[in-house]
Amino acid sequence: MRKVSDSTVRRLSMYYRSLLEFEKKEYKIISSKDLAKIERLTPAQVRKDLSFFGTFGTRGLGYPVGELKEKIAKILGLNRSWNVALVGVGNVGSALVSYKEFQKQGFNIRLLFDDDQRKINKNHKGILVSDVKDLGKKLKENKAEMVILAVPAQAAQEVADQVVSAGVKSILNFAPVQIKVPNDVVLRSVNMAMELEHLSFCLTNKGFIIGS
Amino acid sequence: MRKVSDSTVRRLSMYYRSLLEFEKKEYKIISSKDLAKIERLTPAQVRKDLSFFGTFGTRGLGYPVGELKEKIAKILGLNRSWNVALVGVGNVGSALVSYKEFQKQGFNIRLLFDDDQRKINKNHKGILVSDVKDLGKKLKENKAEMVILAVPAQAAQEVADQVVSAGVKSILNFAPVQIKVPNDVVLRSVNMAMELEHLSFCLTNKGFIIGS
DNA sequence: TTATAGTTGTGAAATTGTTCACAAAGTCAG
DNA sequence: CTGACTTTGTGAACAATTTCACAACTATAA
Repeated sequence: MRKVSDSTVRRLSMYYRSLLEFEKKEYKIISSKDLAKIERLTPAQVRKDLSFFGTFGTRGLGYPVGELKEKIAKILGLNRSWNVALVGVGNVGSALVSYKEFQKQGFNIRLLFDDDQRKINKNHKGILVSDVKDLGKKLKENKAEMVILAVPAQAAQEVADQVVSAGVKSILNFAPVQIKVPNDVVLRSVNMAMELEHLSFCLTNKGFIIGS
Repeated sequence: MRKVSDSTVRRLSMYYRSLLEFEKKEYKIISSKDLAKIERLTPAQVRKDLSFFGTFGTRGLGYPVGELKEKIAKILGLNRSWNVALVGVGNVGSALVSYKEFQKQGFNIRLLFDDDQRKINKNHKGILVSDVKDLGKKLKENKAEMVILAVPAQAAQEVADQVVSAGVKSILNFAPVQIKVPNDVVLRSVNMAMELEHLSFCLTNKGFIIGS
């Protein structure tokens, strides 16, 4: 298998979501053209993306909805459940715990951590909040596979280091800082301010930026 | 000015954040090498990104921290405040209202909307929640410039349409669906499940995907 | 003043990602 | 079974982005 670009993986997620919709509507077959239309892509792009992973379609016909959905689920690792821990039960962390999409896709948040004594050892939406002091120990004990960081910027790197020490190989960071992890650890960051800044950039420079 | 890529804008946000840090540490001058190291980029990339917008540095020396920060702020439209409305005061919406980074950068959330009678006309963190029925009217009245969508997936497109009708030209969408807007409206989407899916993809395919 | 070391700004080269175009393979009606 | 039509899978062309490499410029020390 060749190296797959981030964009391809992102689009795979989009296809997966679309396929769930098509399945709900009881479509049996779907063409790259239809799939592309929904996501505002080109049919060629859809076919190219899929072709990285094998041949799933039938020439002259299209792709079988259910089967393709299953194949993509397998590629994305959604045909199983994941043991997720979340550090930082503040506003963002709290929202993520309640985020229904996560459960639906098999991302089970089963461990919560915070450093606030008022939260520790209390239930939060059915899950016990542990002291972040026990982070490493509990991550190992419970075999956490992914950690979501929803801590303040200044704490992010330190917590990340502990997570890495505990042997966890993937981190989703919501703190608005660039954190550093070893090469064998997968890190993705979501920075919501950055997205608003992108909007303000576009509004500010509208009409000014002309196509190359 | 040539067309600027999304990646460049994203990196500009990163530089801005780094420069704030360097300013706090009272650095006066910074080289593309230093800036690159923090963000794990190459110095050439930093220079290329900046060169799209002008020449800010001094050969042999580097970039003046404060001045470059101000220039980037202006490019990103951060040298002013923005009037932001948020639709959907659920878990995610609620977290975003409290998100301190937004205030800091001049993104002021001053209007909240929901369709839940229990929330309407009540205060939420100091802001009155309005009925989403009045969305269009109030967006116009208050000259909202950006709208954050934190509504359920099935409501997202409909709300987006109303936002567009009200003349708002930029939307930040947190609903896990692909929404459609006219060409003159800027749309960015944050899909948190997609980020976890990216992690699960990487874990699932680790070692298997070899560099091209 | 001159040599040395450092750093920017930028065309050109290399790399990566997207779109095109078409052969191959399938459907379906008659 | 044949012929018209549809759609996939993919090498090749094209486009975008990143990296390289170096001239131009600055500071500094002797």
